[in-house]
Amino acid sequence: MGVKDRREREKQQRRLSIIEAAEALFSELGFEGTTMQSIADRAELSKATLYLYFKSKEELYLTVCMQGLSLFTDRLQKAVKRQRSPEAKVRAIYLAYIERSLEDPMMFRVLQDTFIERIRRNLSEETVRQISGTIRQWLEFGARLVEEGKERGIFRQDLDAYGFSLAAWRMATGLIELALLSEPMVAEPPELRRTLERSIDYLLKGACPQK
Amino acid sequence: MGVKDRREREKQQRRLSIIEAAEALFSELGFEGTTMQSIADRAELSKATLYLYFKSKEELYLTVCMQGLSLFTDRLQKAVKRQRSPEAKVRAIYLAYIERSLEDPMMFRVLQDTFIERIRRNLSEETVRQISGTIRQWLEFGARLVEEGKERGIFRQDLDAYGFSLAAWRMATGLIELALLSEPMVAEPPELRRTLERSIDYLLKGACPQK
Amino acid sequence: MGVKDRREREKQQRRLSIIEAAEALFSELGFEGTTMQSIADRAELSKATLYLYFKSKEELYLTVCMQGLSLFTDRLQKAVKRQRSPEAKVRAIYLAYIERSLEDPMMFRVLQDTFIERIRRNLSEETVRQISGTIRQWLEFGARLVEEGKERGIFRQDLDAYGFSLAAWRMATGLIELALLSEPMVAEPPELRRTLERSIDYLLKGACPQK
Amino acid sequence: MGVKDRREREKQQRRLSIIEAAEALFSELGFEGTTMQSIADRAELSKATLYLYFKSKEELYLTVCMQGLSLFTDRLQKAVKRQRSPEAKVRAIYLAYIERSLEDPMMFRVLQDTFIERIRRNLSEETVRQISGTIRQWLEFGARLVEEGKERGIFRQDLDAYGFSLAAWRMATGLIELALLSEPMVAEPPELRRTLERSIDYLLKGACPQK
DNA sequence: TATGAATGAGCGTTCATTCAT
DNA sequence: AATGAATGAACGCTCATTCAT
Repeated sequence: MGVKDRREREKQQRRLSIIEAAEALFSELGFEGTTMQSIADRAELSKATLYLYFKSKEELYLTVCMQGLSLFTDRLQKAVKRQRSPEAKVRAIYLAYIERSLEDPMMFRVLQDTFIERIRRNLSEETVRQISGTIRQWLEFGARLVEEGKERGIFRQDLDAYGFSLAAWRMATGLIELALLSEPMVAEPPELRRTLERSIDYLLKGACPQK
Repeated sequence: MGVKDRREREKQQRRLSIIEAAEALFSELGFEGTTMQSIADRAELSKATLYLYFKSKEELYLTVCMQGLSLFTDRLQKAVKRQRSPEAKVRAIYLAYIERSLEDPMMFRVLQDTFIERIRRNLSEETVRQISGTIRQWLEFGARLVEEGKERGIFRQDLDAYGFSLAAWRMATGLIELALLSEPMVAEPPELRRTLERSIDYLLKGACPQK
Repeated sequence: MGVKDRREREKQQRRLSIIEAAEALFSELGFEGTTMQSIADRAELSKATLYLYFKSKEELYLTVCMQGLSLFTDRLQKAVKRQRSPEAKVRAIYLAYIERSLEDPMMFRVLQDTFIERIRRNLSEETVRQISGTIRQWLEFGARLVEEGKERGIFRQDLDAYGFSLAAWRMATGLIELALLSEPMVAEPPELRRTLERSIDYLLKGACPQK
Repeated sequence: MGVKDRREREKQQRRLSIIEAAEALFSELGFEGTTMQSIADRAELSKATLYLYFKSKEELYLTVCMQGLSLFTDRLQKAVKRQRSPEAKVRAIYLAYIERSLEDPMMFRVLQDTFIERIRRNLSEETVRQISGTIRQWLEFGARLVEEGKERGIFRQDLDAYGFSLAAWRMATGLIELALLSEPMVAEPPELRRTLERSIDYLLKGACPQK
């Protein structure tokens, strides 16, 4: 039945437009700061309609988080493919993460929330497993690149590959957070941009000259 | 009069117990998530009593933050004094920051919140200014150590001292956040501990061996 | 669609019942003395529902006032139209003001409150401006009548037209206040009625016979 | 015992200083707008002490009101004594009432409150009887002056003496209210001052020239 | 399916009043 | 007699959620 199909498509469309509106608002105002009314307004639907698609504000939030993950994955994969050497790949993936985050701060922020204890508490085990699983995959991918680099003598032999991945990821994330603040707190935007770009070199080359 | 003294002591005690309750709740539920009622309940006082000691929720929050900051400041200062070389000082300050954070996770969490956009939006400019001012002082202190190191040839001449401080701080913070999650998401606690301790070396010595 | 019409009618009805409840309470207890809860109770609605119709207590108050003012305006306009000479017009407007006030004491009281310093302090400038603007228009209308009377030699040439309007208005208001007290304080109701009716002559003809 | 006397005197002094503080605040901020704390602050006493002298905020308010009456009486009596003719006496009493009110707006406002239904509701019968009794005495005194004037042919024979007193009193009161508004609503201060002074002539001489 | 309307529960804050000392 | 400390009850207002249509 074409009618049924159309109905189904419209329903999916509605669902997407709710998610889109929610993402924008959650990332800008946070979970508590966002009201169902504001999401409904932005999606040009009534508040009650939201509850036909998501059984609570909570569930809508989770849906938004999950959707964001795949967008990051896509970008990082592309970035990596263009490079040959492990070092270049690490650098590329690092910078792609930064770029993607600055491009779509909303998604970045919503995802960061999943690392905040009090928000995670509201997520189902399944959800947490899915999110952390995906992130772990990236980190392991990064670790493999480092291992490869170690084998080729590009990276120090005593480097802990996974730990290094973790450190790089957290450093990037932390600096991006600063860069996304609406008003600078401890550093000005241009300074932060420069630091963001150079930060991977702090990690790769170190602060101390070596003999 | 011993009576007055006792009264004064009791008052200070009450004040402290409010701060303690607030710290626990702010760290667990965030600024918006924490209600004055819940703080009062935890401190076994009435909501109105809170207002005898703090003129608003925000002032209480600021008090908690500033108290936390001074605990950090104390610790970092001590750590630095024990060392001679700039490199050792940087390392010491870095590790002291981690140690102190793991010792008092609640305080750490409350302070991190001030870097979350939507929480800052609910704080007065003055509150934000006070907190970020203190943090900036640490960062500048770190930057001065790096400069000193550069002068002595211990650090690379092309290093951006303030940027390096920022990067180190954010890396530590990000890794501590992971370590404080009640359930591991992407790494196990022992692994994280190790990574935390080594992370400063990732920054100081770099990943790539240098010729 | 009849359904929509009915809905709209019901909505207007609800709005009116809120205004009615508010008017009764504001007139009895004043602006500060009246709570949104008490208005809701009287209108048999929940407190939150009030906010679907009026965005704040003040807006509701202003609505009640402005509605009251327009009822007065209507009445005064009608009264004036039936008369020819300025003197008759002044007399008619004066008596119409009294009649309307005695008919709808609640409205009268609500409007008087806007002249009480401490109530005005709780109203926004805009609210005060709107109310006093309307009242000023009446006073100016009264003053124009007096001017006209002066031109025709009906009123004394040295009469300050606006000042005379003010005096008449305040005298009427003050006497109405007495008449509306639930228990007589300084004069019995019949006596007050008589005084109210004659009071305009005290002003027009004066107490002293003139040679 | 001199000690007991002193104690008693101090107690009375305390009581007076509370009344004084209360009067200032009640008249400026109204009953609801004034807090027991603010009265205590102004009287340089603790809040709890207020309750040793007055059993509630209500009772304190009433005490303030009652005290104001005698001050007015004194002034009006003096004003009247200086004049000979009934007309001059009426004029003098009228202007003295205005002067005294403008001099001590606080007392004026507190007394006006007793004519507001919702405040009177809280007064004991005794209190209301006392206040209205005193006012009635003034009005009757005014009425006797008018009668005297009528006998001497100074006032119109058909004048209702008591009604005329009432009208004059309410007109004065109403205009004073306007004059005491912190921001002009319907007339500027100088205009109001002029109107206040002339208003008694509107009543005595009338608006219409007589043949 | 979609929604306008309604509301219970809760927010931060204030204040008259009480009570132990 | 005086008070510092405490609090219950309320305030205006908001919001996630429900329900009749």
